Parts: sequence; C-alpha cells; structure tokens
Amino acid sequence: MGKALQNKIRKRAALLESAYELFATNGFSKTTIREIADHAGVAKGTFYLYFTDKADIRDTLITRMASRLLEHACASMEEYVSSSTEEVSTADKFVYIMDYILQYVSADPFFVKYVSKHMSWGLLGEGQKKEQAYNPLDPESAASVGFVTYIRNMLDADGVKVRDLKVLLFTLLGMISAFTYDLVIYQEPMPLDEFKPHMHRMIRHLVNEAIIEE
Amino acid sequence: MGKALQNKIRKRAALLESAYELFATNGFSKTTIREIADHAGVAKGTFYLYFTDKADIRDTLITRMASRLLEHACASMEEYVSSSTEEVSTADKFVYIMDYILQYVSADPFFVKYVSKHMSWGLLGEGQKKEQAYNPLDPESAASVGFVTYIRNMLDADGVKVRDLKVLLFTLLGMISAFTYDLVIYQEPMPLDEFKPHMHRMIRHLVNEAIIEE
Amino acid sequence: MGKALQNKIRKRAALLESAYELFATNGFSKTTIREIADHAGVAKGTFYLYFTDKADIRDTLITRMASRLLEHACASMEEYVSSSTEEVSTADKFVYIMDYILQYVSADPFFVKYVSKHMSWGLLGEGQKKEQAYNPLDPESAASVGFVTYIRNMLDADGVKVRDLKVLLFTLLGMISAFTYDLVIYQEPMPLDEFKPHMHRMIRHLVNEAIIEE
Amino acid sequence: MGKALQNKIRKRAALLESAYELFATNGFSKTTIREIADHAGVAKGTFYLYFTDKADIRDTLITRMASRLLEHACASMEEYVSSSTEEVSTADKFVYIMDYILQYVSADPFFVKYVSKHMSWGLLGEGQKKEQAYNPLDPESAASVGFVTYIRNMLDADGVKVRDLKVLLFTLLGMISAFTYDLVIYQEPMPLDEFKPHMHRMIRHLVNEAIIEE
DNA sequence: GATGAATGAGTCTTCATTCAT
DNA sequence: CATGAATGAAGACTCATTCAT
Repeated sequence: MGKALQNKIRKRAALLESAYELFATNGFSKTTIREIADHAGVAKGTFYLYFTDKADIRDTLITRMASRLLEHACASMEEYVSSSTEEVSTADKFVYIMDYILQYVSADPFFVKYVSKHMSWGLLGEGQKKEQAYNPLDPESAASVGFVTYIRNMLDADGVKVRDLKVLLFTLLGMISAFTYDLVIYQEPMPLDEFKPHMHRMIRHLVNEAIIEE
Repeated sequence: MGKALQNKIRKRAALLESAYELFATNGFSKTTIREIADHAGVAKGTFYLYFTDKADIRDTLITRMASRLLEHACASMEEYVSSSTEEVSTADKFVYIMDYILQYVSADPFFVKYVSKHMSWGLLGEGQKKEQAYNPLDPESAASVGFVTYIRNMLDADGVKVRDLKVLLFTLLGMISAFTYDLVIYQEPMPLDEFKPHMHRMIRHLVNEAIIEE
Repeated sequence: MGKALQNKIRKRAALLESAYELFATNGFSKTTIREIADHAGVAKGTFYLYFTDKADIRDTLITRMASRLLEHACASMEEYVSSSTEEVSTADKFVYIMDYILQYVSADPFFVKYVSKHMSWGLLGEGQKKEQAYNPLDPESAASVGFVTYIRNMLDADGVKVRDLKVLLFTLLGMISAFTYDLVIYQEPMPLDEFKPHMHRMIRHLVNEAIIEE
Repeated sequence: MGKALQNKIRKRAALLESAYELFATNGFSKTTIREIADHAGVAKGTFYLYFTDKADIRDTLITRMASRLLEHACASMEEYVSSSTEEVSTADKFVYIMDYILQYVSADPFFVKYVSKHMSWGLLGEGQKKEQAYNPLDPESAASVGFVTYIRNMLDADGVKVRDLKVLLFTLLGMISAFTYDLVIYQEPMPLDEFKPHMHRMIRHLVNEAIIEE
C-alpha cells in the first residue's frame, strides 16, 4: 500500500516534470496530452487519473513553480545574510529576493512563458484557494508557510514595520512579473543587466517609503 | 477604385470589431474563425484576405487597443490640466494618466484579458516592429506619434528632466499591467478603490525620484 | 464455505440490482462498468468475476426481469380468478395477463427501455438457450417452469384447446412489446388508457379465434 | 449554384447509403464516422456538414427506409390488385401489404436490425415531427403523402369504414415489428414460412373485426 | 474579390479490460 | 478472492486553412 502510494507520487511527479519541459519548449497549446504521457513514461489514459485536464496540469505546475521559486529566493537570501560580514538592511533583503527571482525566472523558459504572467497575488496569498489545498500526492503541498507569512516574520525579527505589507509585496511581485517578459524575450527597453540597477533603486525607494517605523 | 478600398477598410474594421467582442466574451481559443466571420457579416474565407491567422488578428487588436488607450489617456489628461484652476505637477500628470489607464482597462473585459498582460514595451516602444508598419487599410496606423515621444515632449514643455524616461515608463506601465488582473478579476489583495491611494503614492514617489532637474 | 457462496450470491445480486437502476436511469451505453460496480459496493475488477461483459449483465437482467414479470402476471391472474365471484373465461384470463404486463411494463423505465423491445420468444421459449442454463449463483434460475408450460397447463385445466399455442403467445407478447414503447413514451397514437379497450377487444378476438375445442 | 446543390444532394445520399450498408453489416456502434465517410468517398469532417451526429444519420436512415418501405408495399399492392382477375377484399389488401413488409424486412439486415424495432407510430404518424420536416437536400422528403392518409383514401375508395383506423394500423405494424426479429434472426418459434399462414389468418380477423360498415 | 464547401490532421476524452498486489 | 491502478485502443468531434467556383 505504501509502495503503491509511492508509485502514484512518482507518476504524478513524472507527469508534472514532463509537462513542465514540454510547455517550456513547445508552448501550452502545441503540447498534446499524448506527448506529456509519452514523455513521462505512462499511458495516455493514466494522465487522466492524475489531472482532469490539460489546463489542470498547467495550473498545478504554475502554482508549484511559483511557490518553489519564492522558497528558494528566501532561502538564498537568508544564506546571503548569514554569510555577509556587513549589516544587511531590510531594503537590501528585498532587493536580494527580487533580484534572485528575476534571475531565476529569466533563466527558465517555463517561468518566462507562464509563471511570470501568472505570479499573481492569488498564488501567494494567505487566502485559502483550492489550488493550495493539501494533496496527499503532492509532497510539497504540506510544507510551505506562505510567502507573506515568511516576510511578515522576517520584518518582525528585524523590528521593522511597513505601512501595508500586502500592497508592498503585491507591487514588487507585480513589477517583476511585468519586467520579466519584455526584458528577457525582447531585451526591451534595454538589456537585463542594464536595467537591474534601475530596478534596485526603485525597489529600495518603494521599500523605504513603505517603512513607517524601525 | 476609392469605393472598393473603402469597402475593404470597412470589412477589415468589421472583422476587428467582431473579434474584439468575441475574444472578450469567450476568450481567444474558444473563439472560432467562423464565428468572427459570421459576426462580421463576411464569409469565412474572406477572413484570410485580411489576416493571416487567428493570432494575427489578436495581435493587431491588442496593438490598436493599447495605443488607442494611451492616446485617450493623454488627451484626457490634457483636458484635465487645461480645465484645472491650480497648477498640475508632473507627478500629478503621471498619476492622472495611470489612473485613467487603470480605470479604462478595468472596465473592459478585452483589456483585462488581453491588453493588460501585453501592454509591454514592445507595443509602445520607439522601435520599428512589423505590427506598427503603416497599413493602408488601417486609418489609425497613420496617426500616432507614439506614447514615448508624446511624454518626452510633455516633459520638455514642463522643463523637466528625468533620469531615464524609458525605465520610468516601462516601470509604470508594467505596474499597471501587473495590477489590473488581480485587482479586477479577483479583487485581490484588496478592492480596486482601496488600492488606488497606494498606487498614487507609489507613482508619485517613482516619478519624483526619477526627476533629476526641474 | 456456505458463507462464501452466500456472499457471492449477494454480490451478484447487488451488481444486477445496480445495473438495473443505472440502465433504467441513464441508459445502457451511458452507464459505465465503474458506475455499476461502485453503486453495488464492489471493485471494478470484481464485476468481471461475475459477468463477462456489459452486454452479459444486460441480457441476464432482461431475461430475469421478463420471466419475473410473467410469473407475477400469472400469479396475479390466479389471485384474481380465485377472488372473482363470476366465471372467468379463458379469453378473460389472457386479457388479464396482458393487461397486467402492459401496466407493469409501463410503470418501470427499465422495462420500457429494454424488456419491452426484447420480450421476444427467445427469452421465454421452451428452447435451451445458454441464458437459461442453471446458474448456482442465481436462485431464480432453478425455479421457473416456463411461461409456455404454465399456460399450457392452465388451458388443460380449463379443458380448452387452441390451434397453435406458440403462435398465439408469440403474437400476444409481440403485440405488447410493440405497443408499450409508443404508448408509454410518446402517448401515441393515443393515451394508454384510451387504447386499452381496443387492446382488450383484439386480444379476445385472437384468443377466441384460436380456440378450436372447449 | 444548381450544380453545387446537386453535388450536396449526391454527397448526402452517398453518406446515407454508406451508413446504411455499414450499419447493416457491422452494427451501429461498431461503425465509425471515419468508415462512413471513407466508404462514401468524402472526408471525415464532411460528414458533420450533413449530419450533426452518428445518431442523426441513423435516425434519418430509419425514417427514410421505413417510409420507403411503406410506399413500396402500397405500390406493390396496387399493382397486384390491378393485375388480379378476381376481386380483392380489403382484408386481402392488408394481408398483402403486411406480407410484403415482412418479406422485405426479413430480406434486409438493416431493416431487421433497426427499422423493425423502430417502425413505430411516431415515424408514420400524421403528426408533425421534426424528422419529417422538409429538407431541401432530401428529395424524398417532399413527396410522401403519409401511410395513414394513403390507407384512409384506399378505404374510402373501397367504401369501407373501420372502427378506429389508427388503432388498426398501429396494431398491424406493431405485430410486424414484433414478429420480424425473432422469426428472422432465431427462426423462433418457427420458420418464417410456417408462420405466415397464421399471420394471414390473424390479420384477416383483426381487419374484419375492425370493419364496421361496408 | 468573395465565397463557403471540403478537408483531415489533431484534439480531448472515455472505458472495457487486464493484472500485479 | 478482491482490488483498483494502469492501460491504450478507439472514438467523436473541431476547426484552421485551402481552393474551385
């Protein structure tokens, strides 16, 4: 029984992985269920035991990738802070996280194509969306404290208060989301690296402007 | 001869109008060429005399709608300035324009669904994109000075210099683009009206921060 | 051992009952094996331990229902005869039986949909069809003298001889079979109740015409 | 234009003919749209320009075949009457028609499989069913006086009155419908030829019994 | 230039059946 | 004996696109 469950978990993961690659390479509508199944090493019908739909697997993927990304970004930031010899300000932390996200997203076609356009509040929010319901087949769905909670705790630890955290995070994520596509795909209005300093400056301003008490 | 041309212009316009409504109502992939043609009062084959593709008409539509929107926004802003008794600052003007855009977009399903996610630099830029080439069948393609040029002129007239206009505009438009979807569709993370003051404040900060000389 | 057998009998019965309801409600081809099994409280694979096929369970059901119906009809007729104060003629008995069948069938969607169209001689005949073979899992398959035998005995007891009993029964059952569908589903060419007197008259004529000696 | 119409009529006819043969040979559910189209010499998609559904073409076919059959039966009967040296009674005419139908149906697998079970009142009635609506692509849909009307006229010409024509015809057709399947498929309860004299006798009785005035 | 009938590749989806546990 | 996950063949149906008229 435990073996069967593990098998199911593996198959579900294989399908997600397969879809991830194919969507990234060929795009959503040019990817067929047959391809996803073939590439995952399962039969076509098996797909429908795990997902109701092509859209279903895409949305699952987006949610999973987005939250994975935020976790990585936070973890990496913590590592950076602890390894840094100098003091790291709150604004610096935000800059680091956003920079990490931009870097990560821009390096992965799937993120550029799908996640960047859907990294919306809904996916990260504290609200209880069905997509975030616990799924016994998805090991990751258990973990995840939630990005907003994480940041809130971080600010508390820093003894920093911001005017409206939701607004700030929504705005910062929205900016990343908006920037990614053009910067990566078209390198417009300028190359990514040239844009970064501007972005850093703006983030700092928005964060500092939002801080009301320290 | 002139009559035949006028006829073609009318048909092209009818197809665009038809697609606009259907995409807004049913979405892109759920809209068929047959429906677009039927609703425009032309035969299915005729569609292919004016557009190469379903994607073609969508992109044409997005470009046209986006630039129309920006024109309206600027025009409305000018009107507001001239009717205002008090002095209107540069930041105020930006706030006005962005507010107008947000309002306009949020009121139109087509904008929410398509334009908001594509109101990228590419569509507005000074670069020469094929979509912006002059098309004898599209009366609007003749006009249009371009949004960036317009703003540049405005700033010159105001005697104001900004650090990097492209970055500023890119950021502001990106923010609108990012905000729209969640705020309108999900009313997340808060109702639109509640979010507006925050947005105004942030725009002011970004604009003022960008101004280097007055 | 006896307990295991009882369990199997119960499962088989549950599957039949489940299929009966689902076929009646959703139709044969819209009913899936999974649904039949679920509704019977057994696993899908278990279905195939009892029936070879979806068609198999349908045919088993039809046979069982048809013969059950005929038994009920005969039993009810006997009851009626014994409770009647007046003499009941042979024709009256046939009318009673046919009437009972029509009533019964018209009240049960499964009968209307399936049995009425299949209440053919094959199911009732004295011939040896595989469906009528004795099945240790089917308690009913043991009993059943057969409708034709029953009627033959009845006529003997009444001291009545008919020209060709098989022809008569085949014709009467065929008529019922033909009548049911239109009368019940479409109420065409007239409502059921309006049609009954006509049917009674015709049955009487056919029966009396067939009687050659009394 | 007339040519295009003729082409469409021919294609529709080819599809019907193709479906007719395949349904007769392989059965309804074992016949695929692809096969129907292939065999008709058109593309799969073309099928859907003429029929909405697999069920649609089957029902169209049943209706058409049933009414064609009745027309043939009546025509043949008339021929027989006019070539006969002796007087032909009303009952004889009915016997002839029913005999013809039985013969025809039993010789054609499609009729045995589909029409015999569906030769219901609905298909023949005087009522206005959508299936009987005039279809410009179906030359036959124009003609057809309707079987009931035909018989009514015949009886008038014969100066014969029956108690309830609808009941009589419904019963006779129902009997044929019921008889066909078993007699042809299983040769039960007896070979077709052996059954015929019985059928003739019963038809005569029912007809004569129904005649109330001559 | 305009039409719309024809095309057929391609899509999603269902479900009877098998078989390892 | 029972299970239900896995299978994958098979099917209905769609629709962008072409092209003869």
